[in-house]
Amino acid sequence: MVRVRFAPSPTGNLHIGGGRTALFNWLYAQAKSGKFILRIEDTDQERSKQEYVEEILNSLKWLGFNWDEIYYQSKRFNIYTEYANKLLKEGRAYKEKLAERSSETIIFKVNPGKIKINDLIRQEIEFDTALIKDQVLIKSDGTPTYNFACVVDDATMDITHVIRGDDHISNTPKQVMLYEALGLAVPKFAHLPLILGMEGGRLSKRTGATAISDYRKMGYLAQALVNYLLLLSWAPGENRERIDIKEAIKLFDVSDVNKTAATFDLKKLNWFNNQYLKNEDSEKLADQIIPLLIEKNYIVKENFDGSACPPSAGSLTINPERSRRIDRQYLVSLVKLFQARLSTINDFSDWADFFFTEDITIDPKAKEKYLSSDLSREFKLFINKLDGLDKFDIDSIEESFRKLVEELGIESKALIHPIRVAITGKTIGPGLFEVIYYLGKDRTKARLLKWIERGG
RNA sequence: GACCCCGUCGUGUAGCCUGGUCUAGGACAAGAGCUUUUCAAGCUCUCGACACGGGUUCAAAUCCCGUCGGGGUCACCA
Repeated sequence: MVRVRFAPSPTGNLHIGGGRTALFNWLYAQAKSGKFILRIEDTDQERSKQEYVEEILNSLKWLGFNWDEIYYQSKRFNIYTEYANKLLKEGRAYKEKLAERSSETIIFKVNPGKIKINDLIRQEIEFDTALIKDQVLIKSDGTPTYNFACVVDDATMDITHVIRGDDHISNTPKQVMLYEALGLAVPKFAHLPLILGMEGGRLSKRTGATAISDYRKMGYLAQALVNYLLLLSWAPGENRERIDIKEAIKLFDVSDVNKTAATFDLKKLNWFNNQYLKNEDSEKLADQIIPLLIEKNYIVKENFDGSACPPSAGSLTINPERSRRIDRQYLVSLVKLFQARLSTINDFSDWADFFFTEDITIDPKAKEKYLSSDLSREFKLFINKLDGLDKFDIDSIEESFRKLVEELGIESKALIHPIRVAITGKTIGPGLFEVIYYLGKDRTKARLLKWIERGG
């Protein structure tokens, strides 16, 4: 049975590169009906932090990569010592005091020779072990070094395929020597190309966000990020780009992964995000958006009796300024209005802010472009039209508007843009008649009147 | 520096293994246009690559060698 593992070290957040490594491991396990094992490499007591463990676990869950087993290296120190002693007994390792006052370390004796590895992605790679110096197995503080713990763990956890970043290629001969000395079965290796930042070199904070959780916070959909990551170094064929994870599982094989390092391109991620956002179920999207609106203080959730309740519960949302109640369905409708226009979920609260607050800010440039001439007469006439409506629905609003411009003998757009700016503060947004409908007659009128009074 | 990996449009890739169908395909980005009620979306079009040099061959993006370029690793960090 295929058993793969993802082995992050909790000395930082789960970053893009780690996320991709986890993805390919998880995907391979799914493709082969194997097991995906998570191993927390927390041997460095100084730098490892519990908060990072939690952050990594949460990011993995968010991405949808659930693990079958989880291990912590910090709980396995006795196992490493046991294996090190075995090597000591067999004369493959020796003890040495490297620093004056420190305790003894256990060091592996490297024999000169050639080590060949057969990488699933890169085929044969040969190393000359004469170039590798003796390796510390157990540090003076009694904890194992990375390469040693890694070998002992992969062997004892019955890992069949080690799929990791290609920055580990040069660790591989060191590890293979250890497997051989210990008489353990060597797993198959697959070294994934690295993900580079836009300026070449490592993906760094300078070149953009690196943590998976940052992308969650910025309003990216997990599916979109996964799809994008998947296409960095792998292609499903037939020029397909958007691919469902279930389908990817059917088509994926590690040996098909590319050898070339890929550059992370935020623009393409944005495109994927927009694609997924467009097709996402509006109700689900609304559920993701609600907490963001609460955070911005645009809405509050409360119980039926009007008392406040946590964001996850409750049934009604209200606008805190006006105590105006709206229901979830209303919010879903707004989401539908903006869905295809969003690049990230977070965009919603910026683009749709005028639905949640009366205190709209009018963009100065928009004002200059569309509201520099006096349109109070036209605005008043439009208000009259709205008042005269039997039915206040999108079609009727549009119909009355078209009639008005015809009567005035002006072009639709000569009035559409000014009205949009006056009631939304923006030059961009959904169709005007939909905006008016969802804003409601009263609020639309109020905003137009406010503009007229202000001395348009 | 040594060792290792990699090298197709700006980016990500298809093609490479099994040379000819490649005047290199499609995607994102960029530019232009259509639509029009702005933006987004959608549709149409344009720009744009086999790193270079040698071989092998009737024929090379594809096979071989070299050069150059990029990246990675050289810890009692993982």
